[in-house]
Amino acid sequence: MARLLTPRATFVGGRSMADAQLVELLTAALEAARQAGELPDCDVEIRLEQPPDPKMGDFSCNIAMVLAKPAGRAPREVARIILDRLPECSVLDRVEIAGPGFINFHLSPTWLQDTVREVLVRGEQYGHSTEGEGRRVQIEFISANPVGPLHVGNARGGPYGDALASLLEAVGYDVEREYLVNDGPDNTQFRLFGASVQARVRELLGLSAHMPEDGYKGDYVIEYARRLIYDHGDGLGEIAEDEDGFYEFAILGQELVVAEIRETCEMLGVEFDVWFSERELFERGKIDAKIDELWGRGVLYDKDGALWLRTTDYGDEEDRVLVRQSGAKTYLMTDLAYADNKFARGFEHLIYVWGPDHAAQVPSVKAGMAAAGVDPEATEFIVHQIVRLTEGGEVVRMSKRRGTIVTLRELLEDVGRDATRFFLLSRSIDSHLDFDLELARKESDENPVYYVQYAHARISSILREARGRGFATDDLLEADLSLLAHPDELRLMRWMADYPAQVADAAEQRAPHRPAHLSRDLAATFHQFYGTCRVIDEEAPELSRARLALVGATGVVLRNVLGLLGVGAPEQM
RNA sequence: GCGCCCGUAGCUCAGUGGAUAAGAGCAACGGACUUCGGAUCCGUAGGUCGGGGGUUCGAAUCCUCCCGGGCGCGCCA
Repeated sequence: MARLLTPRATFVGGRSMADAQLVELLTAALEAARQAGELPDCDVEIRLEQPPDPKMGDFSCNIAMVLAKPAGRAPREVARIILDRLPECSVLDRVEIAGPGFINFHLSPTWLQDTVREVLVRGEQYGHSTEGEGRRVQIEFISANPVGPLHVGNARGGPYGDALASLLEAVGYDVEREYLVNDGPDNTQFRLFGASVQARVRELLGLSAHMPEDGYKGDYVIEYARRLIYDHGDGLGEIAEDEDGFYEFAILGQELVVAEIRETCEMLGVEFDVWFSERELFERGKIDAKIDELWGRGVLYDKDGALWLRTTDYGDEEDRVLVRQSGAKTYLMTDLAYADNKFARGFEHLIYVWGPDHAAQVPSVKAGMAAAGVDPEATEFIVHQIVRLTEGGEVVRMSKRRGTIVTLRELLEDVGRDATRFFLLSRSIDSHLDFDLELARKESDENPVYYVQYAHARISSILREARGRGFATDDLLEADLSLLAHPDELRLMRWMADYPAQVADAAEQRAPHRPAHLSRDLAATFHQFYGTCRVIDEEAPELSRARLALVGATGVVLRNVLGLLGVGAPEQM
């Protein structure tokens, strides 16, 4: 997978202020040690993390262990060298060497309290960074063939692509979401769909009909046929039953299909910036132009009446056909022309999110792009694994006939947008996903999405209650945050301080399931705080104000993390 | 046959080469409300990280072989 992001050491925006400060201190110490000849001159990534136990400090760095080998010294010895060169800093309470060679930083409590302030000031921008420097990235996802409604099988790519786009936006990229409508004249499946629609239309008109052997025989095609007759009249029966006729019907049907898909995406909360028509590539002559260019590169040859691309020269197992004997172009051909079009629109990096059924074509598309002169680093292919629906531990076979869920729309109508998105996003994209319908329907503590949303509703409720009892909630920044010293308060603040780094990591790893886990974790941390720390207490107004600031900040971060997922943060439930 | 993905607690899954301590949720068991939302919290129990070998100061994580499961392998997309 191409590395889009630079190493974290060079990047400050995604860190809390304390985190960034420590990196500066460490960089200075390393530099000093190098100049003194105590450490070798080599590139290292300074990475700070939270130790497993707060007693070990607020931040921990493994740099001494990383440098042990090149320095030819024991890790703890390296740590000592770095420590001796570490500049003085007011934020540092104490620094110690621990375990095999970790450098642990204990910070003065004010830095955590500053985090609360930072969250309140930055609001929905908290956790965001500028590392992407506005570079233009495009994510193409779902892009199901326009031959029927979106299926549960396509469902995973939607929330994934959308949430990944949000993550990349959060770290400063300029991201566009795109859906490719495969309505090209040479798309065999699309023509087959057209022939199927025509057969249904003719049946309804009482004419002779020829449903193709491997045609689209689902009932929904009959619905399309009915709509088309209603919209266009009996004249549809006069369209010839030949290739041109099939395509004509495909285009007619496609308008209905795409409208339906758009509606489903809207229900899912996915908004595409561009719906790109493959047909336009053909109509604007982009395909033929691409073929000419490839001839010029010397990567094409004719064989068996077809036109082949020498992908084997670029790592593929066998050469691939670009133009079939019939003269029709293959998907690879249009993919290459389409990629040109994307780069011409100014994107520096292209991300393709594909279903598991497309996994096998990744190597040939990569090789094809290399043959066409595309920088391999500029494209990235992410293949997600399948989704199974389960209910009460049993796998639900998706079947129209049995009345079980088939379409994404039905799933959304059953469990709602928030549960659909949260469940689909909560697993690593590399893993198969079992979607437990029964659990997703539950409005109880067993359902993780309600657990997280409940935390937000509770926060809203506390703030409402506080206002009702005469506390102002619009001047939280003026609270005396130094009063926040309870272990559960510190834990909550520490969690929020780490959040920007977590977002940066999730974006770098293309892992929207991490914010899903983070949201659960933040909710739990908050609930725990709530259990031990009474927020509203008229007897202690100053402490109440400080805690209201902490609660408000938690609400901000919870909204932000749910925002990455596209899951709602309700004020009440 | 070849390729990709997975195998971690009863179930569903996190885990980015690091800490005498492999984590969540659900399920099970035992506790906690005169007060801010109990859709909550606290605790107990539950593991040969599929198995063998290797690399490393250090491996659930990297390499390799084997076992088990999923998906894919068209001049369809």
